[in-house]
Amino acid sequence: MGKKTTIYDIAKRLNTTASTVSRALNNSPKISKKTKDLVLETANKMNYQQNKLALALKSGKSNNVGVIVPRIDSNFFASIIKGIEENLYAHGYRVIICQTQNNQNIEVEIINTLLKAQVDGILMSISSINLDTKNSFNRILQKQIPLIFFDRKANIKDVSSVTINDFEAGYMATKHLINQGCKKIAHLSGNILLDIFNNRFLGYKKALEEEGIEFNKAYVLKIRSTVKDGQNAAKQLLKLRNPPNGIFSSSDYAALGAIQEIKANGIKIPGDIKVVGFANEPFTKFMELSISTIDQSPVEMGKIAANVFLQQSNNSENTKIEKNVVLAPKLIIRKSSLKHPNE
Amino acid sequence: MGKKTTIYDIAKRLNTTASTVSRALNNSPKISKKTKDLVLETANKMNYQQNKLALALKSGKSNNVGVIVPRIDSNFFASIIKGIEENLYAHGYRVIICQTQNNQNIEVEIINTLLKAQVDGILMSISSINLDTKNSFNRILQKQIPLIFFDRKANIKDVSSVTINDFEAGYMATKHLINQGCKKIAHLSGNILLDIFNNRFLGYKKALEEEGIEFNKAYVLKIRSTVKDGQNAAKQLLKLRNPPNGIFSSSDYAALGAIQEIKANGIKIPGDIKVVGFANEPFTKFMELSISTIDQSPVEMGKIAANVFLQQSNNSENTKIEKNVVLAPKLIIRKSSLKHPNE
DNA sequence: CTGTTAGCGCATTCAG
DNA sequence: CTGAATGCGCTAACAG
Repeated sequence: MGKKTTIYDIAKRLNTTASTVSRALNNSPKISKKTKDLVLETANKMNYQQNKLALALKSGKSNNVGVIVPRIDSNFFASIIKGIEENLYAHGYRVIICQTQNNQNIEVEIINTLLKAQVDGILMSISSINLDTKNSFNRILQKQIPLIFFDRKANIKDVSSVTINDFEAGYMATKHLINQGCKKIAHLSGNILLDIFNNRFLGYKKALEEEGIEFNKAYVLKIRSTVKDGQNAAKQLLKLRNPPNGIFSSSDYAALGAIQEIKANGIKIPGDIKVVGFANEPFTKFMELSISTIDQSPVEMGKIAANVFLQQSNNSENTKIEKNVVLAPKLIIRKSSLKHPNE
Repeated sequence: MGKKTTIYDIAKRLNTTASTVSRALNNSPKISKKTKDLVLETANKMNYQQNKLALALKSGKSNNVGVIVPRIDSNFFASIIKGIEENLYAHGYRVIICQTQNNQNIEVEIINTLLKAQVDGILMSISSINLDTKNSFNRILQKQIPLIFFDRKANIKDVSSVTINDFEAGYMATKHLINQGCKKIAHLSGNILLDIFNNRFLGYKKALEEEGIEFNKAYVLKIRSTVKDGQNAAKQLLKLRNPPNGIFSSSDYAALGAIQEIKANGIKIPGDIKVVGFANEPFTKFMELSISTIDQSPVEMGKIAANVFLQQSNNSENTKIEKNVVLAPKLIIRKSSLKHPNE
């Protein structure tokens, strides 16, 4: 009952051998229809289920891929995972999810664990970039295991990635604010060591330049992507002698915090200050004062990342094909940044 | 380079045998410190990493558990998974995530796949309940693999579960609406075949009874948990000769849809109609008109489900300990259901 | 078409 | 304390 039936058990019952059973089960051409049917029937009767572990050990292919994200309980990452999972599931792969909680030690540890588990590939959004993590990446590559970055990438030769054009996104968002009449635009940024935040910042800067608006260092704050940090940032900005009339936040959560703080001070949005967030988290759409934001097509991003992985694993020895897919960001204009017709 | 180093490779280099290497690596007591250190050192030098697949095949323990949910991109399920993942990761388990998309065929197929992958346990929130799925559950139990339900459970002997008291939740929500002055309370329900929805409905009914409010069948609508369905439901309710002045929705998304529709009709919330949702999705808190809801402590639910699994897998043969943890729901009162002081 | 043998990588029993 | 042999469940090469 508790014991699992193996192909040997089936063979014994049929007075034949494991190979024959294996062949029958695997639809081998060199087997008679008669024995095949017989095997299939008794296998079914005995409730046989193939042990994929044995197969994995034999073939060197586990059919598992590891997916590493900072956290899973944000719509952005959950949606990416959804895209990856749905695409790879259809191709016979299972997805092992791991969270780093933005902790680099955990990140390194997770990579080791996945490697030991013999995953066939690793898809990840990096949390940190330093010597330890780079070593881990090299370890993956040495083992010839496909490594694909999505969203938060490290710049490593021969490693493919799927990202959005964050520079463009920052540029679009800022340009939009300018078009809505803002001249004094603040930027809530993140960990500048990560490309995504740096590129958004550079896009922001470029838009200012183009419009001949002088860059003001006091308008750029590096914060975490939380409501709390957004509130504090707004507090700080409002204290300035010359507070901004537009805010481009690299995070929807921070944008929300800023909006709350600003309104608590009796300042009107979008009347006095216009705000654009980032990521198109569901709440930005649902709010009374809906929040303008940048959509990153996370589900599609996940699907593409999965596709890149599939391509690479089929390329056998030729893993050295670096493919960098860059998706176009979409500016979603909502109430928080909209100029009043009379303005 | 691409070839992985095994304990045999290490043994060869050291002119010893795999057993010795294995013992050294596993910190066996019967080995001299000298050889142990030597092995450890060269293992390190050769970049050795244990192949967990071989270990799993040998030991019959994969250290993987399967987690099955309808979908991953809802904060509720993502948070449960977060709780499970964090708890089990610390105990050496990896988590394989699967989505059923509320499709029973996929659900059955996923269970088979996980069984073949030799998972050490399955934690799931069921999507459907019928003969096929029941068969699958039995297959799991026959193999002596711990099965734990969370949130959406099936009533099966010997199977543990972690849920919230949905009856109590429905009761609390409805009672609250009554306390806020509502006498005509509608209920947006879901698939009544699932206990969670049925229990919420029963709690709703009980609260009405207790207050001597007559049950009105026209006030109960069975819909899906989407914004769209919530809008349609509200449309239908508003058309009634005697429309409700309170709505208890079994879904935050449906509650949101209803609120949008009601407001679009110029009807005031909470003035004319008060609304309570379910699940405490992030947006309910962030909205201008924040939505009252029921919190289900999803992260804790996931952690507890993981704990129940751990207990069961340690109980060796004694898997027959059914444990049904029922968490207390928390009513979160926000603006959408609040009586005005003058009311 | 079917049976025999070997090996994937590891831990473990039994000898020594 | 260390070495040799065995098996976890499966497939594939080889032999018949």
